[in-house]
Amino acid sequence: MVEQIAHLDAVFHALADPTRRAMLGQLAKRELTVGELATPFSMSLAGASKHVRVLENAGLVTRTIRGRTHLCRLEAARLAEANAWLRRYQHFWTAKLDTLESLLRAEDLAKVKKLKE
Amino acid sequence: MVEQIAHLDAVFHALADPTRRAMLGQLAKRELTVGELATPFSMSLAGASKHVRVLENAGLVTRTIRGRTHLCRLEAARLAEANAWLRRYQHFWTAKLDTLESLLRAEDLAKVKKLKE
DNA sequence: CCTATACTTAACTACATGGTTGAGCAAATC
DNA sequence: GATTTGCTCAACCATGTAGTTAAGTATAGG
Repeated sequence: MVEQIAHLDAVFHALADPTRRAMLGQLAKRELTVGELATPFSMSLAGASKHVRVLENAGLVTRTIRGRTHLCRLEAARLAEANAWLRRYQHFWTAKLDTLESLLRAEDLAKVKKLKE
Repeated sequence: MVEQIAHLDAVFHALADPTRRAMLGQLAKRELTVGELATPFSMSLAGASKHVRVLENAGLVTRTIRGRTHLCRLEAARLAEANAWLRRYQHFWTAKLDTLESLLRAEDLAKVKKLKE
């Protein structure tokens, strides 16, 4: 629980770079090697490799070494943590979603509860 | 649209620091002056002031100067942008929320659409 | 076996960040 | 009017970040 605080530091820092966000966008479609992740960017392979490392250290990506290629896969658990943090502020930016929530509560409280846990 | 990319850089970077996240947590309860924001932390006022500045530059906080005090208010629009970005990955970390969505769609698509816009 | 491929690591540069102290300034207060 | 208060700004330091190139390692393929 307390560890999540440190997680959030690393996760938000990893997300603060457009190259890394783009990499995650690619990984959302399919698993990719470090080389494949690097190609879209005008950057050395070593540079891209460092970005992958940051994503990995943040727990956003896991790596499977197969032969000489490193296959990267999106790991969404930490994104969920970040989202959970943001959710605490959700009512600040939209009364509409509050309405949606209350609508849900009104319709079937038990069903929603089951979905949440 | 494209500007939001730069927004995200600043917003995620601002959120990557635990002091700043804590400040936002305080501002979620009530508006606070820079001094009030600074007191919980073992840090000089100038240091805290720099954190406030980062939050302000990211658009997460607005400042109202009244006399010699600077009142800070949480500005959630940019948090919403960050949340919107994370939402694109939501189905990766929970099939349960997907179910919630489809449940909504099944129940009243038109109503939900209205709520979203 | 030799070479090309897919990476990582190390060393380096340039700049940003998080913190400090000290000075400055404008508004409250005495 | 003098002083305290609330804050910013500037200068500085240590560390971190994003990028580079060059070298090293290990696998795949001729």
